[in-house]
Amino acid sequence: MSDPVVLIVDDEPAIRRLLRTTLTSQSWKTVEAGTGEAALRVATEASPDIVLLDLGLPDLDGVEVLRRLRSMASTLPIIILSVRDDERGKVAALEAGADDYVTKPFSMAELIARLRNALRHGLQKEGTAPLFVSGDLTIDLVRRQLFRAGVEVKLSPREWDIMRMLVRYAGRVLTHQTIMKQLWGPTGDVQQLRVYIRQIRHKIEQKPDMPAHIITETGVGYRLV
Amino acid sequence: MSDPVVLIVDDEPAIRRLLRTTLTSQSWKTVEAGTGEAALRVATEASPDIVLLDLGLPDLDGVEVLRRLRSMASTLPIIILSVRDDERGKVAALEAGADDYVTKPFSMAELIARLRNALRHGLQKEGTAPLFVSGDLTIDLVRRQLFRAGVEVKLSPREWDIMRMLVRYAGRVLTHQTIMKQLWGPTGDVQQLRVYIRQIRHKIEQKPDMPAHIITETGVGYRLV
DNA sequence: TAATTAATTTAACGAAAATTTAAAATATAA
DNA sequence: TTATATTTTAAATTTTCGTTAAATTAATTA
Repeated sequence: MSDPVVLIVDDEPAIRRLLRTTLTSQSWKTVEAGTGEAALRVATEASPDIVLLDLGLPDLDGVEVLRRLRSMASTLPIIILSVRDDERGKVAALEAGADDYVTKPFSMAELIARLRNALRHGLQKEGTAPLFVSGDLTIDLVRRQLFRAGVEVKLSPREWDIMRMLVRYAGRVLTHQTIMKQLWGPTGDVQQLRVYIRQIRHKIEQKPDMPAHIITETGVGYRLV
Repeated sequence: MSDPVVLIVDDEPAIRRLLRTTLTSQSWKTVEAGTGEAALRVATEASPDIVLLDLGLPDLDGVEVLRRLRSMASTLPIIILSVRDDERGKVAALEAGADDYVTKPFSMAELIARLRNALRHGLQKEGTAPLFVSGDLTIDLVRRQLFRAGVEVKLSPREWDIMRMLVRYAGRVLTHQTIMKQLWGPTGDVQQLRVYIRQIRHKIEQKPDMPAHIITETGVGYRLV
């Protein structure tokens, strides 16, 4: 396996630098974020192997960041950094799905041990899930979950079937005929597909009447971008 | 690491005072409980680093307290205090997961040594806890125990089988098909599963009609969160 | 072994969710 | 423009779920 990537989320540059130096000396790679928003963005872009998350962030509540990270990538190991005696935060963090909790101040040796531990446990759980990511959309075919801006959106079975086909053909056009034959068999009316496309758009598009993800190719079919 | 917090559980105020004085003089912090119920409550609130537990408590059986503490925090070092020659209690305590056993009367020097030892070992063994924790739910697959708000809830064999599958797939959707094939084999009706899900929900959910843990994925299966 | 208790299965029914259908409104291409 | 394709809407239909209670089976105890 290549070197694990650690996402460091902390608003203090000094702490980020300290962590970066320590971790890179252990032949780990690091990506960093100073705010909760940035953390969510970087997490989707860089797909880190583990996250070090400081609870005291300026913009978003740390626990909220944790929750969204967790829902975006449910097996991603997340270790919380926080000041001692923040019992409320600790409980909330563990409930929201943190894998471990390290109180400041901490020794680097201890932190590295925790990282190794979480990484070992986290990685053996699940192989790398084939995630489809586009803009604020994240689709995990293995877990049968779809997230829009980090928030899970529920799809009915038919809606999922269609979405899955679109993801597998992402970028290419899926003809009506192909979809119909696959999901409805010989019987089945294209009109049914149209109704479902509308429903899906209303769930995943910001402006369902100006779809950015599911594009209509008139006379042919649909395309996912 | 900053000063360790020791939870003292003993129904005799005089003994608590003695221990408190001795331990604080060693720059340890203490929290105290005079009953089993209080011990469980304080343990969750103060999250001590180690527990000194007297087996002869007025309300709950000491071993029962030990068991619950252990299931709540599986790596928490617990040292049992008990009168000499209570061999039965000693065996039961060690089987229930005590880390050490000190008989009264004992010298303070001995106790401190035991504390230091347990603390050192406890901290290095770290995180080998196959516990599923979510909200007020704690599930110990190894011990086959489920706790809701610290109180054990008993499940029938079938209920356990289902719960275990859900825990192992926690976060992911378990399809009806998967569960049925695994637990009922080729014969078996999804309706049976539905009845069991209802029973489990009534045991573990606060509002069984608005389940927070076992989520229905209509047309697909169930998901544990 | 019989009696008792616990666990599991089965069946029925109303409620909720998903799917289909049909028709009107809008957009697109020739 | 005219014809065709698509979107939108709402209602009808079907499927799935949760719930309940009784029937059956298994386990325990006297």
